[in-house]
Amino acid sequence: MNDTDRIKKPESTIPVQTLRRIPYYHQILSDLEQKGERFVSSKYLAHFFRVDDTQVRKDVSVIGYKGKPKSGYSVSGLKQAIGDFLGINTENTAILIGAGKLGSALVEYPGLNEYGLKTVAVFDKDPKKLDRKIGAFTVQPLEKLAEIVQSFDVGIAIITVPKEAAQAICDLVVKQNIKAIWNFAPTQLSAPADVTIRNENMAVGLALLSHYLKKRTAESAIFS
Amino acid sequence: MNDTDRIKKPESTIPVQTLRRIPYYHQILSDLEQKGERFVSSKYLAHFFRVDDTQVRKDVSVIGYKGKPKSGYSVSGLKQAIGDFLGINTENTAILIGAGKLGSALVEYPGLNEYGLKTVAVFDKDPKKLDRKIGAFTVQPLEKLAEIVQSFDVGIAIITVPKEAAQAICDLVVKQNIKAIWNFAPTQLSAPADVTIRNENMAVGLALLSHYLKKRTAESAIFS
DNA sequence: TAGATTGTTAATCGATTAACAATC
DNA sequence: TAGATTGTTAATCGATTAACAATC
Repeated sequence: MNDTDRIKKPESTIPVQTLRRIPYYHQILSDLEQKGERFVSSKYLAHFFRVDDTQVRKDVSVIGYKGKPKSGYSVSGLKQAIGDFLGINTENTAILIGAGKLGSALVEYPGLNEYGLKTVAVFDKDPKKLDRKIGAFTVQPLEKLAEIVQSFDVGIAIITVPKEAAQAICDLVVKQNIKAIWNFAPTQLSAPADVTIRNENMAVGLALLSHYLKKRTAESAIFS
Repeated sequence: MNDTDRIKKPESTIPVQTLRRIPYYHQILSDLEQKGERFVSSKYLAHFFRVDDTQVRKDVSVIGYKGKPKSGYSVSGLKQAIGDFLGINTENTAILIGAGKLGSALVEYPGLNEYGLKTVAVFDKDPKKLDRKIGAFTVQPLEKLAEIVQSFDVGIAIITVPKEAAQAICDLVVKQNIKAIWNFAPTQLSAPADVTIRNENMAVGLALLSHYLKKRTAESAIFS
């Protein structure tokens, strides 16, 4: 191996398609656990994604978990391993900005604490919404943001403001040194490269569904 | 070409990665249109996805749109072409089942009509929620479902019930001959192969974000 | 033990990028 | 015209499947 080769090699990256599937495995395993299943085969897991079972075994090996020949994977063991891998077994502290309908729904969405998310405060810039109650939270003004981010060591900002306001909120949040943004506003946000943005654009899902509906071909739509 | 070759060939399928990007193009083009931009280059569009501009030109050719050398693509023209391709320029009729927080937020989410979705009714099985108002809709009992699906020729069912109830609702909807399901319950639904299911599982987004946060590597996270 | 299922290397398939001609 | 940008074919890269040995 020469120098050029060494430089090119990145630190064993995880295939992006694998990373997309992993959260779904977790969900399927939760369902199985609830049903009382103890073991699951790669073949069973594969059918949800319409891929070969070999692919599932590759994905599992990326996570660093080992199955048992003949019996398969331990449901609880693999679920735990994926949780560790994704970092959802440890708590992530979040704030939510935008106390509208969607923001309220999210704050009370029960799934989120299951995935290690702990919301610590809700903000809105509209003075009329201040002091209102959203779930267990009192809506706070944006001026309080810096203080709260620091005292709670907030890692994730959830943006549920209208799209016109989203970029300004994003900038504000980045200034507070938050490195993960969960964006529900239907617009593309700009942020420095070290900030991770997850766009949860509902219109995208609808568009894909509409396309499949138009074509009336179901295949591959389940995991798109 | 022999018979075996002919049989293998499918009817010019659209690359799945292209299909994933197309709705985002539409969103970016909307933003540009609002800013008054008339033309856009493949290079500009490419940077959002961190792919080569060649890829964007390939995607556009799949849609069947033509750009102009030197000036690029017409923002409004390409947006229109994508809208036609996705089927969002024509109206899709939907019902929503599950009149909880998330259901209410969705019904009033302004982006949805922009994408051609027309909700015609809201259902819930909880008698306490009946006759309540959700946006412009009165919550109706599930018994009315069949009647309304038929009279409005409903194409899409939006499921926002708790995950325990989701499969039963899915079955009910499939029985009404609805071929597209937009599922917000955090569970994997089973349906015949000709039914398209789009899972909008928020926990998946959170899991991915959590993983990136753990690693503090931002690359590739914007479009994941 | 025999059979089922995992784990891994090699082969194939599909998606992305490189190269370059066409054109406004 | 010269330069920028599209459109398309060929080369590369990455993801999936095939083949098969290991093991419970």
